[in-house]
Amino acid sequence: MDSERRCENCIIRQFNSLRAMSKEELKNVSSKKTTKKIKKGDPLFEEGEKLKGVYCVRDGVSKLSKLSANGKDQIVKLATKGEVMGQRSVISEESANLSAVAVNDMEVCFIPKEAIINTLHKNPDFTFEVLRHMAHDLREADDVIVNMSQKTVKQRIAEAFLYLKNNFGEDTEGYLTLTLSREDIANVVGTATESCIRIISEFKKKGLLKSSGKKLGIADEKKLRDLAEGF
Amino acid sequence: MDSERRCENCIIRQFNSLRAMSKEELKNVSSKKTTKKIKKGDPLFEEGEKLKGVYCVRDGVSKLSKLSANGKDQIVKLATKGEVMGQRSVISEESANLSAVAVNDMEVCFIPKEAIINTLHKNPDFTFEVLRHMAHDLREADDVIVNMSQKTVKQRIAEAFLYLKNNFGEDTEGYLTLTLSREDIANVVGTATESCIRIISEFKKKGLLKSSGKKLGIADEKKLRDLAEGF
DNA sequence: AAATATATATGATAATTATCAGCTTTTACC
DNA sequence: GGTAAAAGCTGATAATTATCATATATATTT
Repeated sequence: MDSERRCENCIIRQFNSLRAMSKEELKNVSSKKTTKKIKKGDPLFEEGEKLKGVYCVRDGVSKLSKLSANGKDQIVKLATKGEVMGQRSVISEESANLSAVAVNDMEVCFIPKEAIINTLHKNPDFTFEVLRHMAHDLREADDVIVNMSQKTVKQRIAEAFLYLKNNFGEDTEGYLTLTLSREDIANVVGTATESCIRIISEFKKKGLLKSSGKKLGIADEKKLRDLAEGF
Repeated sequence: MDSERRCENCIIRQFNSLRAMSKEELKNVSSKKTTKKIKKGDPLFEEGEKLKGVYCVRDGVSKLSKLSANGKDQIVKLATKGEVMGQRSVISEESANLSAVAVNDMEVCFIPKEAIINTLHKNPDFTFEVLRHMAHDLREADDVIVNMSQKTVKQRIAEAFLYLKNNFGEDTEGYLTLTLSREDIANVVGTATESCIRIISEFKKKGLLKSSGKKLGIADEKKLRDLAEGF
């Protein structure tokens, strides 16, 4: 096993709660974890499933979504490099509330729940670190609730693009690194795919967004931000 | 100091994470806490404020809301007996993301953050218990996001009434124990007050809701549930 | 390279929801 | 108990958004 494959030496760990684990604990996690490659479009886990562990993202992006009664998927979160998925279900010992599907090719580490739960009961630093991350997620979720219920679809789409830029970056020509389908954007924003397409076209005409092939980019960040804020 | 005023003997504690504290820790909390009475309509804390501790609700209900850019309040959560408010801000050492206002007369215990943070770093059982609660809150928040973005205003209002019944109960005649103003209901659901009033009137005409004076009650739970689920 | 599927696009229309205005009832306060 | 203020209500209208239909472009498969 090459050294990069051992949790102790994994750089990604620095960005999540695993950095609060002791050397011993990490060695234990490392000995139990398995690395998986997930193809674009394939699921990591499904809503309702009992998770046997958590997934730590090494590379790629996953969408966490929930199927609503009207048959539409609502994307609640996009998880990227360094993020841990499935923690909540493991902690509360409930079945998963969301489905996780790979948005592009992914590499993830699967860590069996025993290795996590054990440490949660013994290492207060680790538990506190997980708690801090969850507190942050909860704050973000509250903000999303407010946006979803108080902003128009246009504002939410503008915000989504700003979010994509801030969280996944852009290339040298100013195009977003993460390319989502119009349908996925619609599912993040909670609107009909047609409405989403229409508004993106409008934004392009107005010079707020730009496109090249299937890539999309932000053309006028200030205007986009103003629109998102309601000016 | 009478015994009921000591955390060790407080029944309410059984419903929140403080039950995982040791006797010593509880005694410490008890010696540092203060009890406050909050009048209906008065704030406990405001969005943006740095909280010096958490509030444990002994009696009454508080609405946790955030002001959106368009000037409307979005109510994100209603906290009742046994719930602890302000934990998130204290844990992540950020200023409060939400404002807390008393919906009716309240009695709360204020626990300075030192007493909490200290225990969080020393007692893994307590930390884990707080974590479990937060995991639960996060799951609920995700569900709210899905409802907000995928359900119609009618469905969300139907859901709000079912929520009020399940969480705050009803009297012997089937009227809701917690009476919210139409404006507050609108702010929970994320709609205009007029729309909310109109739909409540419609629900009364259709026999889904009933009213007596300013009290509201559920008249046909099954139909209301079907409506909320989209049938 | 043709055939098929999938994603993007656009128009027409219907449904939902917000806004504005005016009105009545209830509540709070001097 | 009277008056002001807040809450509740209703109608008319405008704005937003969804839905359905259809067309075109792009990607995938054979």
